[in-house]
Amino acid sequence: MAAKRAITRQSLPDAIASDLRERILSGDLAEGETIRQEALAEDYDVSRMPVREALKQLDAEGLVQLTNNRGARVTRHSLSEIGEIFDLRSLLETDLFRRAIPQMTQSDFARCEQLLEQMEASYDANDVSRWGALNYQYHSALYAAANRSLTNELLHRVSLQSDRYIRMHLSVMQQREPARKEHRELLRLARDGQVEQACALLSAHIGRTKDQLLALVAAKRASEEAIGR
Amino acid sequence: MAAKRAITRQSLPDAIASDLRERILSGDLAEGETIRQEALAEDYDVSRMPVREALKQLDAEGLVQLTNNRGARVTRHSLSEIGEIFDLRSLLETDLFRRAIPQMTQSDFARCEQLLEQMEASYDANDVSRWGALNYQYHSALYAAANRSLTNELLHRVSLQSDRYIRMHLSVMQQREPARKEHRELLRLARDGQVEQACALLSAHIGRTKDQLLALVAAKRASEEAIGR
DNA sequence: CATTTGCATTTTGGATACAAATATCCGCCC
DNA sequence: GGGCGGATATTTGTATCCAAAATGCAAATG
Repeated sequence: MAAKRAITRQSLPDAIASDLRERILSGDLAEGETIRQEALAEDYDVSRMPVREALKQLDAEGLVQLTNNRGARVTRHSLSEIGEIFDLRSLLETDLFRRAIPQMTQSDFARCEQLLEQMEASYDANDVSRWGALNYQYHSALYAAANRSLTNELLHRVSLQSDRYIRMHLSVMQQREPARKEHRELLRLARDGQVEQACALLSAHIGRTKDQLLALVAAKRASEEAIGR
Repeated sequence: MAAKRAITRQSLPDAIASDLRERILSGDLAEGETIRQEALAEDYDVSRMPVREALKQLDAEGLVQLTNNRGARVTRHSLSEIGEIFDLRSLLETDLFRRAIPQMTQSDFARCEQLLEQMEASYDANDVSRWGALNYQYHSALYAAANRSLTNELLHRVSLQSDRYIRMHLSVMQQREPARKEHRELLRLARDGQVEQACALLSAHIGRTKDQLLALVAAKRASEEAIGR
C-alpha cells in the first residue's frame, strides 16, 4: 500500500489527524460533511481505532464535532462565529505583538524578513496551502520574542479556524497589494519600536481581512442556498 | 416541543475525563505525576480504551501531557506560565465584559446576583470544589450577554488551568473580603453601564489574584525543593 | 391514507488480544 | 569499580471482535 509513507516517528493517530486537518483546511472535506470512521480507516489502511483517536483530537481542536453515537461532522461556523474568530485573533495577536516588540532582536527581524519573502513567493505561485502555513509562521515569528507559549498555542488553534476560511477564498481576494504592504509595514513599525502604531495596524489588518472574508463567505453561502433549493 | 429532555448521558470517556479532571484540579493527582493507563482502567473497572480517549481529551485541554510511548504526565507549569494563564484570563475576560455590559438585561443581573450568593455561601462553608465551579459560573454569567461562544470556550480552557492553582491555595488566601467586595462591585458597575471602570476593576481583580497566587506557588515550590534535596 | 411501532441494517462504542516500543536491570568488558 | 550493551519486563499502541445505539424502512393499525 502506498500512501503509508512511514511517518513512523509520528504516532499513527497524529499522522492521520494531520492529514485530516489538511483535508479540512483545504476544503477537501466540506463544512457539515459527515465522516465515517470505517471509510477513513479503509482509506488509510489502518483499523478504526487510530482514526477514532484522530477524530477525537480534531474535535478538541474544533475542526470536527463529535456527537455521541452519531459520528463526526466537519464543523460549520455561522457568520457571526467566523467574525468572532477574527476578533479573537486580533485580541490575541495585538497582545502578543505589544509584548514582543520591545524584546525583538536583529535575528527576529531577519527571520521575519525571510518568511515575508517566501510568503510573497508562494502567493505569486498561487500555492494556497503553502501560503497559509507561511502566513501563520510569519505572524508567529513576529510574536516569538514575546515568549508566550500558552498564548501562542491558543492563537494557533484560533488561526487554524481562520485559515480554513482564508484559504477557501484566497484566490478571489483583492487584498494582494494592500496586504503585502501591510505585512511589510508591520515589520517596519516593529523595528522602529512604534508599539501602539504597530498594534493598531495589526488590528486594522485583521479587521480588514475579516470584513472581506465575511462578505465572501456570505456570498458563497447565499449562492449555495440558492442552488440547494 | 419541550426542549429535548437531555437524556444525553455522557459517554464513558467523557465521564472518566470529568473525574480525572476533578482529581487533577483538586490536587489528588499532583503536578508531574505519571498516569498509568492500566491502573486507571482497573480503578474505573473499564478497559484501557476509554481511558486512553479520556487522557487524549485532557491532553487537548492541557491538563496532562501525552508523550509518544511514554504515557501521560500531569502538566506542571512554570511560574511564568502561571502568570501567563492569568494574563490570558484578563485579556479574554475584559474583552467579553466590555462586549457584554451594554447587552445585559435584568435577568442577567438577577442570575449573577444569585450565583454571587451561592459562591459566598460555599466560600463560608469551605467547599473549595464547589466554590471553584461557582466562581467560573459567576464570571461566565457576567459575560453571557456578550454572546460569544467561541471566546467563552477558550476562556473555559484557560480557567481550568487557573482554577487548579486557585483551588490549591484558596484556603490560605487572604483575599476573602476584598474579593467579595470586588465581585459585588463588578456587578454594580455593570448595572450602571460603566464599561471602562468595570473592565479596569476586572483586570485589577484578576491581576491581584495572579500576584497573590504566584507568591504562594513560589513559596510552596521553594519549600518542596528544600525538602526534596 | 397517515401515523406509529417493530424490525433490520448500519455505525459507533468498548473489550480482549497481540505487536511494538521503551525502560530497567544484570552481566560483561574495559 | 564504573560504564556499556543486551535481555527481560513493563507499558503503550494497534487490530480484531462483539455489543449497543441510531437510523431507515416496512408493515400494521387507526
